[in-house]
Amino acid sequence: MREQYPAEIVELKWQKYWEENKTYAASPDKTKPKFYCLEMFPYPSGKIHMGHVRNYSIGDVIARYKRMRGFNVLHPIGFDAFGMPAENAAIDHGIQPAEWTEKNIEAMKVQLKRLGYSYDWEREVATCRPDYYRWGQWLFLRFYEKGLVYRKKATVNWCPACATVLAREQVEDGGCWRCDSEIQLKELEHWFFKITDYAEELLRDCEEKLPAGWPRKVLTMQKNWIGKSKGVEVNFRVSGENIDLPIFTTRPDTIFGVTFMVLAPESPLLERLTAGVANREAILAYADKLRHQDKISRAAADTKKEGMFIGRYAVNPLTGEEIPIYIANFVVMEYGTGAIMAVPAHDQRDFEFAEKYEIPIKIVIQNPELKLNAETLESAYVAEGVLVNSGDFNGQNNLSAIEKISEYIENKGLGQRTVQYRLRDWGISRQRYWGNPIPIIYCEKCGVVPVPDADLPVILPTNLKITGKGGSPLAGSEEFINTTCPKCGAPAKRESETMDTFVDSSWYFARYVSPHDESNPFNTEDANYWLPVDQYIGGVEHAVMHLLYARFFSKVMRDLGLLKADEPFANLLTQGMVIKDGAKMSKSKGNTVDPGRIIEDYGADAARLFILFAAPPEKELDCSDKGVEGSIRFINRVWRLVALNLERLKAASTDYEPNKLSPSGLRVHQKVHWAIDKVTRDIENNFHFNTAISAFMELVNELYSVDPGHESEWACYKNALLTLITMMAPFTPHLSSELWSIMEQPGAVLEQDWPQADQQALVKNELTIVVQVNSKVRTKLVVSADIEQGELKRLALANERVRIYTKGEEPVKIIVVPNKLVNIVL
RNA sequence: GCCGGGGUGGCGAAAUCGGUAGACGCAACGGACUUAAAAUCCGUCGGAGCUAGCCUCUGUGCGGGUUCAACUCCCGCCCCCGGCACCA
Repeated sequence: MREQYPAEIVELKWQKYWEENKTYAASPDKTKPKFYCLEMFPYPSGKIHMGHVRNYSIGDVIARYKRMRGFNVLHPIGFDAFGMPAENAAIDHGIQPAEWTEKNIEAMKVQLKRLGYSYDWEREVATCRPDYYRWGQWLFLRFYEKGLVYRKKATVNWCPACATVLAREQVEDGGCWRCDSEIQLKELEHWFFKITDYAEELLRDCEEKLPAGWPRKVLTMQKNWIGKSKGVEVNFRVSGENIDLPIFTTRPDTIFGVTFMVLAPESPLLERLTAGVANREAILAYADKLRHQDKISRAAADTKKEGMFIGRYAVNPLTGEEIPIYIANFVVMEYGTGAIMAVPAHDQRDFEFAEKYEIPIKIVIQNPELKLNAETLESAYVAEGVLVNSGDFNGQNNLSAIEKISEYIENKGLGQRTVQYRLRDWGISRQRYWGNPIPIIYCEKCGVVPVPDADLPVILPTNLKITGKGGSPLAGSEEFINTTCPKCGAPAKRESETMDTFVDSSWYFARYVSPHDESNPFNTEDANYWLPVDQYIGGVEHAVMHLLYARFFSKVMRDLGLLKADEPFANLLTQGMVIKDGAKMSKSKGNTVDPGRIIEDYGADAARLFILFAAPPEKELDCSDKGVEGSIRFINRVWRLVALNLERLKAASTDYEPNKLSPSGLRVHQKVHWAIDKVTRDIENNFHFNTAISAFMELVNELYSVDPGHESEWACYKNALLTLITMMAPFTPHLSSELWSIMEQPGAVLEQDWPQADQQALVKNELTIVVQVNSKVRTKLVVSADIEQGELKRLALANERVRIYTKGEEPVKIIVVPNKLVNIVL
C-alpha cells in the first residue's frame, strides 16, 4: 500500500463503482422517512467554479449524512439551461444554442461526477429540453385559466445589451443584474404573472411558516421586497368639478396639514383636469418631459424634486380647505393611486417641494419637547407628537390619532382603510429566442387564444439563424410564427416572445420527484411524499428573485391541487460568496480560481475538504490562502494511519473493554466518543462543517500520539480509525470508501449507520479545575470528578500558588462552578 | 435614512448557559532525518516586561455599566459588509 493517498486512481475507481451501481438512486419506498436535499441547479456555462464546488460540497455532506442517519434521501441535480449566454455564443460563433448548451451540460456533468457528488443522475433535468419546458407551458396555461396571467401595456425595464425586458427584481442599482448595462424604459405589451394576488400569503409565511428554517436575513429581504403598508385611501375632490382624486396615505394623522396635492405625471386624470386651463399646453408638455426624464435618476431619493401647478384646486374633505394640485417627478404612478396629499411640515419630500415652490407649511403635530415653528422649520418633523390645528383631534397623540382619523374618514364615507404592497406583478415576457415559448396564439377573429394542452409543447425551433439583430428571433421565423387558430381554424400568429428563465427555475424542485412523468408536470403522490424540500442550499443572491418566484409558484401549484405543501423549501441555507483577495471573483478581474486545477493537483476529496474547512458555510470564503495544502496533508495523515499499520489492523478485533485500557488507550477511547458527539452536534446545529473537520484533526492527532501495545489497545485503535473513516465519509467519500475496503470491512462505508457517542465515555473521571484568586487564574488542579465542593475549596485554599496571592487573608467568598473553576474572592 | 449581519493573532477561524480567550488549520521561524531537496516528524508562534517562571502585566473595534467573573449581558459611539430606499 502506498504511503500517499493516490487521489486520481482511488477517486475514479469509486466514481465508476457508484455510477454502475446507481448507489445514489432514491428509493421508491414511500414508507421510509424521507429527506429531500437540494442545491440550486447551475446554469450550464460549461465549467464549474468555486461557488458551485462550495454549494454542492455542502449539499453532499448533508445528503450523505442523512443517508447514514437512515433517511430515504432524494438528492437530484439538473441544469437551468435557458438564457442569454447560449444565444450570445450563437451570435459570436455561429453555434446553435441547443447544441452549445448540451455540450456544456456534458462538460459540467463530467466535472460534477469527478467531484464525487451523490446525485441521483437518473433524475437529471434540463430546462431547455422539450420534456421539461412542455410542463412550464402547461403551468402557464393553468395560471392563465386561473386569471393569474394577463397581458397589458406597461412601462418596462429594458436592457439594451441583452435586448430584452427585465423584471423589477432583476434590476440592480439601475443596471441589468446579468450584464450591468444601464436600464432604459420602454412601453411594451407584456405578459404578467399576478404574484401580487399572493402578496399577503407570501408575506404571512415569512412570519409563520419559514422563520424556523430560513435565515432571518432572507426573510427580511423578502418582507421588504413585498413591502406592505397599512393606510387609508381618501377621496379628495377637485374644486368645482365632479372629479374624484383618491390618494393613499399611511399618515392620516397629518391630514389637517395638507397644503397641496401632487399627481404623477403619468396620471390619466391629467387630461381631464387640465381641460380649460389657460396654459394647458405648457402643463402637458411639462408632464411629458417629466415622463421622459430618465426613470432611474428620477427614482433616486437625492434627485431634485420638480413639478408644476396645473391650475386646479382640490378640497380637503376634512377641513374644506382649497389646495393647489401639482404634477411632480417624485410621485410614481405604480404605487397607491398615483397621487398624494402633501404635508410639508411632516414629510421630508413634501417639505423640499414646498420650499422650492413657496407653498405654505402647516404644522399639525407638535413636538412636545421643542415647540416647532412653521417659519423656521428646517426639515420635516416626522417624529411622534401631539396634534394641533386639527379640529376635534387636537391634543391627541399622533399615533393614536392615526386610528381615530381613519375611523372618522370611514364613518363619513370619505375613504377607507386599505393595504398597499410595494411588490408589483412579475413581467415574464422576454424578447429572446433561447427560452420557453409562451403558448399563446393571436387570431384576428378570436383574439388571444391559449394553445390547447394537446398541442403542447410549442417547440422551440432549433434551426434558426441567431444574429442578435432585429428583435426577437422567433418573430422572424415564418415557420414558427404562422399557425392556425385552435378555435376557428383561420390563419393566426404565435406569440414570439419567451418566458423569463426564472419561470423555469420556479418549479424544477417539483419535477425532480417524477422527472420522467409524461402526462403531468410531476406526480402528485410523489410530490406529497417528497415535498417540501427539507434542505435547500444556494447563494444569497437569489433572496428576492428565485426564492420569491419559487414560493409563488409553489402556492399556485398547491391551489391547482398539484401538491399539498404550502412552501417549497422548509429549510434554507444560504452559503457565503467565494471571493479571492477580498474581492468577488470574476473573469474581468482575472482573479478566478479554477476548481479543475485543484482537483487535478490534489483530488476531489481534498478540494471538498478544503472548501468546507476554510469557513462556516454562511460566511464569505476567501480562496486566496493556501488551505488546500493543509487539507491534502490531513488526508495523507489519515491515509498513513492505515497504510503504516495495515496488517496489524486487519488482524485486530474491535472488541475491547474501555475500563481495562491503559491510560493512553482510554484517552483514545474518550477522544473518539468526544469526536462523535462534537461532529454530530456541529452537523445538526447549523452545519458547522469547519469545526467538525477540526474534530477529525484532533482525533487524528490523538491517534498519532499513542502507540498501541496489547490486543485490546489495538482493538480500541482500530475501532477509533473505523469510526473516523465512517464519520469522514460524507466529507471525503472516496478516501473513506477506499480505506474501509482496504481494511477489509464488510459492506460499504457509505451505508454504515452514523456512529453513536457512548455517554459513558463522555464522562470524565478526572477534571482540570481552574483556580482563580480575585478572578485571575492562578493555578489549575487535576481532581477526581466526584470531588465534594468542600474538599475542592480546601484543596484550592491549600494550594501553594494560591497562598502566594491570598497572603493569609480570609476570603470574602469562594465561588465554585461545578466541574469548571473555583474563584477565591478576597 | 431604514433593515439585517459583522469587527477576536501575520491569515482562515474556535470558544453550549457569562467561567482557562485564540481549539483546529495556514503562513513564518528553529530543529531532526537526508549528500541535498521534497515529503515526514519534533518544537516555538497575540503584545510587553525581566527576576526567564508552567512568571507578571496586558489583550476580543472604542467609551461606560452590571457581575466574584464579560468576546459573551446592558447603555452610548466608531468602522466594515449585504439589502432596501422619493413607495406617500
